[in-house]
Amino acid sequence: MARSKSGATPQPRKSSGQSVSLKSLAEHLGLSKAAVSFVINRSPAAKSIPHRTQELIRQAARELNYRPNYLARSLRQQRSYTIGVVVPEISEGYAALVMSGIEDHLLQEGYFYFVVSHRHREELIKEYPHLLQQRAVEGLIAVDTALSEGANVPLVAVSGHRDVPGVTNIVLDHARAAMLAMEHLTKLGHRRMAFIKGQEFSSDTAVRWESVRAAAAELGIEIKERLVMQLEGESSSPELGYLVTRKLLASGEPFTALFAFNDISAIGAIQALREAGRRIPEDVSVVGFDDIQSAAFQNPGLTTVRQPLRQMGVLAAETVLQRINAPAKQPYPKEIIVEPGFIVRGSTGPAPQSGQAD
Amino acid sequence: MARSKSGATPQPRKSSGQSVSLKSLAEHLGLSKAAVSFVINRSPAAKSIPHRTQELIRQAARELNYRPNYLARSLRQQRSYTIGVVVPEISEGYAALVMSGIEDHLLQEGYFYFVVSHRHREELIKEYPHLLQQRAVEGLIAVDTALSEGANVPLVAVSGHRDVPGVTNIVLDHARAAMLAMEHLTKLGHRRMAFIKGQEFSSDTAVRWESVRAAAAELGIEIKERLVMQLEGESSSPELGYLVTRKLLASGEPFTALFAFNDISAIGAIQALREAGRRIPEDVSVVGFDDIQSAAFQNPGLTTVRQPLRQMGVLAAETVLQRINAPAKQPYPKEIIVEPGFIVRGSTGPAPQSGQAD
DNA sequence: GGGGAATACTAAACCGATTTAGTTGGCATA
DNA sequence: TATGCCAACTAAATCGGTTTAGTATTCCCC
Repeated sequence: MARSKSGATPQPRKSSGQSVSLKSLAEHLGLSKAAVSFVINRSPAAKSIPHRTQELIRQAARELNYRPNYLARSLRQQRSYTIGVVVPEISEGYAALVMSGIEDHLLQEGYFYFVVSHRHREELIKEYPHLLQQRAVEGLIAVDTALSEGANVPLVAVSGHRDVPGVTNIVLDHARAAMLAMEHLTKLGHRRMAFIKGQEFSSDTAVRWESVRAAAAELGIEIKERLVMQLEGESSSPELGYLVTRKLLASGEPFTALFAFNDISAIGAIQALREAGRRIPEDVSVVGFDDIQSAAFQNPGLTTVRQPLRQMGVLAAETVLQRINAPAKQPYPKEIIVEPGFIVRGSTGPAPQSGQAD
Repeated sequence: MARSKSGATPQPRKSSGQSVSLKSLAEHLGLSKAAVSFVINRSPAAKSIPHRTQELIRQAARELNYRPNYLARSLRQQRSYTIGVVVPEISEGYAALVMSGIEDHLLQEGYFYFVVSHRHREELIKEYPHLLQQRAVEGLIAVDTALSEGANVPLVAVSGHRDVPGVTNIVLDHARAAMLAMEHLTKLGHRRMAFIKGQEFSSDTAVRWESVRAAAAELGIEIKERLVMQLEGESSSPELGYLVTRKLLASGEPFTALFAFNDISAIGAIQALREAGRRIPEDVSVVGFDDIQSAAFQNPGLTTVRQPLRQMGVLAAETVLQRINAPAKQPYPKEIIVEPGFIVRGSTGPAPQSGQAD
């Protein structure tokens, strides 16, 4: 890294050195701050101000490029028009998609948001909500994060379910998600299925696994303990899925299909399977979970349970704003369930004729 | 989507209904707001206050869980400890990685940040910097975005180069980046290379293409016009690379290597090549650019020019904070150049013996 | 011509901190 | 005894808006 050129400090904007304040605008107009404020904000008090004057005020505001200072406004109104968003890691496909939905809706509604990522560090998970509230956020959205305490502001959790009072949980219909995947594999003739469970810390791990077991039971599929693996480690690279799949292969237990906890681990699993000489999907079918962007980018494309992540983000934003703008004692939804989709791509196919798999 | 349960409104926190203000804390202690403020902020004025009293103040603050209101503080100090970050799209691997670096450094230094994404819409690119400044950000970071105007606050652009006064540009050493890729391919015996240029709107397109041409000239590689394609469309899916590669194949012009504008288009290109029966890397070697997460997740892994995106984010954050905290008339760096890396994975290999290609 | 209402505003309080400019009381020194 | 100085604070201004509570003027109607 090197510096090549350097320049002078930025010059002040066209109009003047400082930006225009309400006071200076009012003085310029020969009116009081109050009158100007009424008109600018179209407050009901402005109705006694003649249209002519209103026009003058608005025009001057436009010409001087007056922009009210949000800090001052927020302080007085006790409204910051700001939301706090807590995610495990920004650069992960999962959180990024949810955030994209959140941002879309919030900005549309005139809100801004702070993002913080905790990378699964307990002390940050505990501290960040406080810091955000100190920054006067009006609501919190936690993505894939199990917050330990409630908050003094409306809190919406996306896949973070824990029964904390004051929280609205946005959760996937896991039973249906598991059923979609298992049915797909079953119809393709698979019976010997391997599974990769999520890490202990992931808020989805337990409920998703329960749903898988229920679906398997209903479909009459037996789950062999030796074909059940669990991700370990905090990173979000396919490496984790790769390692765990190597163990799976080493066990020698035959299987023709693998249902991974998420797309990332499925991608790692595919790598391990290929290295072991298994073709996808001819020898082993692989199903992921989430449908992050990279899932479609795989060769072959990854068959996966689709969480409507972007939509969940929008829903979270909508819900948190609704709760903020609802009368204080109004009841709020404790749970909002969204439906999964199932995206069939090239990583699954008919089960091989028996005798092929291991 | 369905609501299943609902609950009562969140209860106030343990200690009391409202959060503690400086005033109430001072009253509780029988002291003035000023005294308490001095001690809490360890301001120089606190030196005349005896240690005993300081202890009492700090203890009370802890017990009542006093947290100063940032809005009030910011308004008075004219410092918001907030940065604005402008990106094209949050859920893209490129921006996400840069943001991850930005976030890391900013939070470490006690700053928060607002993120806005413009999705290449001109009016948003123009308006968002104003909105952010209205929110009193102390600095701006623009990622892969060519802002049309300067700002009244320090502005750092990551890969957004345009010579606007007041801007520090963080740019890749494109000459070296192109040379790394071209040398790699040349050493593997490739001579007939195809290229995918970036979209017109992308701030990197022009300079990167110039660098490729320069590198080709230096290495004695001839660039055939019919083997040069350009991405079109605003989406950031591999689809764009896929379509353009189909055109490339349709042209009938033989080639053994493809250097794509970025990893996303390289992934799409691989898909198109495979569909046309070309094996990667046996028939065609493919090189991407950026090294986003999905690049490593491909099968085979994508050989690519690595932009140190996370580090560029950290650098951007460092630079913007330095500029904020530097004396006003201090000169600032206009350009900071970072060095690319080159990551060899499975998508490149020796050029096939002549007669194979096409 | 006096009362009431509407019109067109303004003065001042307020939000919750920080910060400047004092004030008070005690002690030492001239 | 007055003078200055230090320690230990406090009162009030300030940041830039919003909002409440008025005020002055005009008009209308009886």
